[in-house]
Amino acid sequence: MGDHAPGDDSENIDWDTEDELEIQNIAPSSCAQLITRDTEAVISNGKASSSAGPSNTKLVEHFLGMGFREQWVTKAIEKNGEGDHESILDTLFAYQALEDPQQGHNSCHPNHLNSPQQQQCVNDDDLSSDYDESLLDDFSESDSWLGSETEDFDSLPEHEKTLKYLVAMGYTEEEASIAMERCPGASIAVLTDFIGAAQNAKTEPVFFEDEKRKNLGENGKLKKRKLYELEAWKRNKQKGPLTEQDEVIRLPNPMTGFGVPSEPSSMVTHRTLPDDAIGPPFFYYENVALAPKGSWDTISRFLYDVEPEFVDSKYFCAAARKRGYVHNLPINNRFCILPLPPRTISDALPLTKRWWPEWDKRTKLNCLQTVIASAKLTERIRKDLEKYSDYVPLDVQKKVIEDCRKWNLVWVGKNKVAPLEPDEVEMLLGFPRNHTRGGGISRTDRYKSLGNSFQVDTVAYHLSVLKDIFPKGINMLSLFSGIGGAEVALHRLGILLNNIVSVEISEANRDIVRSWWEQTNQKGNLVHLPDVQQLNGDQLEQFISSFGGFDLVVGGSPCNNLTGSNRVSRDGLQGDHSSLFYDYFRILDTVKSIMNKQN
DNA sequence: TATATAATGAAACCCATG
DNA sequence: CATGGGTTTCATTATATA
Repeated sequence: MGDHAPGDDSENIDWDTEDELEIQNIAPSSCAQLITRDTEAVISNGKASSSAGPSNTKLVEHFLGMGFREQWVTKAIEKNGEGDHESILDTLFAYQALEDPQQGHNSCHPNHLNSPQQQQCVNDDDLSSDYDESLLDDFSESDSWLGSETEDFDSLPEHEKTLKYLVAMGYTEEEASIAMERCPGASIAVLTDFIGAAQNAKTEPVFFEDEKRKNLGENGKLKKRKLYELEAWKRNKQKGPLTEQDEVIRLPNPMTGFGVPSEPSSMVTHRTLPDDAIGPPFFYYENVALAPKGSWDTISRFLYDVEPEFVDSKYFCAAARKRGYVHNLPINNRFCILPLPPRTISDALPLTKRWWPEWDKRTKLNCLQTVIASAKLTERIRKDLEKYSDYVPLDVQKKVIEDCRKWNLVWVGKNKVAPLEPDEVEMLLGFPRNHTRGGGISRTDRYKSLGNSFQVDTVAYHLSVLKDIFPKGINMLSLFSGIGGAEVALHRLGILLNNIVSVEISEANRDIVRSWWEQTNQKGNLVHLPDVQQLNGDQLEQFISSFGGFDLVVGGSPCNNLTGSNRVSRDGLQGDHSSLFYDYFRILDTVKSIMNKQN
């Protein structure tokens, strides 16, 4: 949920450059190879056992040699176990880019991209064997070059800094210069990927195609084509020697998570959480279920290896909404908020019944999105249908149904279909009528805010177990609050909201929540902050000491770069917006450690 | 400037079939 | 087991309009 709107400043992004870099991001990357080669190919194994011993020092030094601070290294190893180098590196990159934003300033790339890109490249398990070994040696033997030289380093001009950085990482000056020339303004992560890809290009024809395209002048489609070819190539390659790459999270079918009230059959009442995952605080993370492959593996790995619960909200209301939830809540004795919402289109929108043709078999709406169909489309459909008085030919039926499903159209008159009204979307998502209305928000922005929100009944069902645990109310940290789905859910469960820290970038959304807060006569405190990236440990410590800790940390981080609806930048977790997931992790992890210290 | 409008596919999944 | 058809998807961007 949340109007994840670093997007608000994304107009400034140079998409041409970005496109340029897409290919390198996907390409077999240097860091993945470094790690795997150096540790005898510990790939995608989240459960490596940790054993104390001489290897520990070596391991620490290995990561110190990569320029990470010692405290991070120690913590990351502690968190992930010695054996799981991949996860350690994941954690380190997260710490590096998020706890120390300076790192990101080596480039004019959006700085929070640094960690995710590198993280992702570790995820890429394609490891071609013909990698330059010498690079490895240079890398692991290099001293902690960020240590004593830091001051000189900082005073250098930007591109010099980057160059030095790369050389310190073990690349030749020539490699670094070429990469910087080809990828102006790119982050270190991108540049290292580029060099890695260039080295692999000796055996990789697609890369030369890319060169050719650049000279010919290009259009985006061709670029994309190449990107997909490259991915296909990677997939094929993966199938070869690496067969045990099956640790991919699969979506359940039916998508009922640990159980939904309407389908009592598949109800699970018990699970075992990893020790690290157990609260306090409770946490609840949400995102789209149908994310690019590997996204949920990464999310789960960061969130203490908790298995995601995938639930389709069609079991709670009249619209589908396939989402994954990672949380450490109890899962027994859940209950629904009342009254139960209508669960079919005809119950939710009774006025449509009269016009609903019998050949439209839909009983549920598809996912409510952020944009609606054009008037032109509905008008075209009306004209198509008016040609026939009684019987509509099958092919016309098929075409109309296809559009209706794609755009969530409902029947509002003879031969007339229309998109849902904002207040109908509010109702379907479980918000009070007019929740997003007024306060100067435009109609288009209402659709956007609603489309980005939780389905309240679904979330409330999961959070319902908190009612008995916190009879006196709770303190909640709500990240990416959006229009306040979590707040509304808790309130409707009858759980008192004592202290709520709500972080939301969009002022319009903050106004909506503030207004709801006043209208529902809340007695607790509501603190609003704009930006999760600005929320640091000191502030968290203050909040925690002022009201004794958070009981619950909720957040649905941006899905823009994960959802299939995005034709332009479905870049996965390393995307401009979706990488804010790592801030959710960072903040949750900080809260956890502060609260553990107190006990 | 702010808001509304319309055009813009492909990844990843399901499932039946050979 | 592969494969091909069918279905769904918290959106972005350029342009028009007020």
